[in-house]
Formats: sequence, C-alpha cells, structure tokens
Amino acid sequence: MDIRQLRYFIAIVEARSFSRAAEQLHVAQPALSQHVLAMEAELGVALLYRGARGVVPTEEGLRLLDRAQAIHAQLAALHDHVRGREARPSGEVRFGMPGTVSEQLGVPLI
Amino acid sequence: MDIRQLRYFIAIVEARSFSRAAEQLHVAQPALSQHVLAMEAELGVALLYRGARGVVPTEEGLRLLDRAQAIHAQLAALHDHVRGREARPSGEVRFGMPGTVSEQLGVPLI
DNA sequence: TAAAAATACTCCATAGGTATTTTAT
DNA sequence: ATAAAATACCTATGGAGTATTTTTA
Repeated sequence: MDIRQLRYFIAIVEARSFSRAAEQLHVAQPALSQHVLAMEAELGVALLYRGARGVVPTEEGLRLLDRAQAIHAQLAALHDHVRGREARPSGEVRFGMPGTVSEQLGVPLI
Repeated sequence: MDIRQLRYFIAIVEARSFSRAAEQLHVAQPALSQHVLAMEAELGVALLYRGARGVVPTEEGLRLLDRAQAIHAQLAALHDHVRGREARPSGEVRFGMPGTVSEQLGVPLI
C-alpha cells in the first residue's frame, strides 16, 4: 500500500468513476483498475461496487477513504513542516541588494 | 516523497548510520544514500549530518522523523482499520460445532 | 588512515500505456 | 446496446545491486 495508490483511490471515489478519475489524474484507466485490484487483494476486501454508471465505495472503501485522506493531508503538510513553515508563517525576512540598486529600486519597492 | 523513503529515513536515524540501516532493511547502502539525497533535494534542506562514525539528524531531520513516524504508524494501522478491526478488538464471536462433538469437546473447552 | 557515505554503472521489476474483451444496466 | 471496468500485452522509468571513489574525524 503506497501513497500513490491512496491518491488514486481518493480520486476514483470522488469522481465516482475509474475513467473520469483517470482523466483528472492524467493516467490511463487500466492503471487505476490495476491499483484498486491490487489494494483489494492486499486487504482481502472489496473497496468499490462496480456498476454501468461508475463506482461507489463499499463500507470498507469508505473507511479506507477516511484514512487515505488523513494520511494524504499529513503528507501534503510535510514539506512545510520540515522547513519549519507552518500554515501561519512566522519568522524574519532578510533582503539584500547592492547599494547602487537599492536607492533606485529598493526604496520605491518597499 | 513516498512511504518507502520515510521508512528508510526512520531506520537510518535509528541506526545512526546508512550502512547499519542497510543491513537491517536488507538493502544495499547506496540505495539509502540515493533516497536521502533525493529527499534532501526535494525539501531543499539537509536532513543528516554525515560523519566518519555515522550520521545524526539535523533540526529539519528531526522534524521529518517526527512526521514520518506518525504517518508510518497510520499506515501500519490501515489494514486493520479498513477491515474494521481496531487495536482493541470488539464485536461478537460465533462458534459452531456438530451436536455430537459439542457435548464431548465443546462443553469442557468453554 | 580507516570508517562510512557518495558516485558510476548496470540490470530488472513494475508502473503505465495501447488495444481489446468482458460486464452490468 | 452501451458505457464502463477488466484483461492482455508491451515498453520504459527508476529502484536497487556491485564496484569504486571520495570524504571526514
């Protein structure tokens, strides 16, 4: 179970369709089929009900969706967190410029 | 940034060494080097101080470690959660047995 | 100078693409 | 009958291995 699969699964459930999710993700539809089949095999449960009008999550699919979104959100926040930049940025800004430029450009800019 | 990289990073910090982590993970040491270098490039920060006796995390490395462990724990719990089996199992247990056997075996067993 | 990490390269596993078949309404 | 998912097959990217060089205390 990797992050890419979780992202794909979220997109599929939200799009209510493999095909539409494939478009949005810029991947081919069979790639998504393979990943969902792999996840279902790994978990030993069905995650989606397949119909002629798209798909709908099973109970297990809903539970996976919930966790997948949580994990995905944590990963999205990872970059900023590591760099010490939280949602509300704080800290000091420094700004350097050659003296000759600063008078012409810097002062008006500020 | 994928979960494999997070797992590798956790192992490296805990082992305080690329080489020792490589042994424990059953992968070659250069594979870990590549992943950490890739992560540092992606984040734009150094994650480890390299020394002749191994490695030690930078401040950013410590922050990544924290998040990585959280995400890793969530992923570990994913299987059980999807199947509806929480850390503290709850629910109903049913147990069936042919009548002839139950008298001889079932009653004492319970 | 002696460890540990980085680099160079090679190879293979697998993610993903195209074409097609199967399924469900 | 038709739209959507599954299957078959092929290709190519990148993850990982071996051999080697570079770095650091």
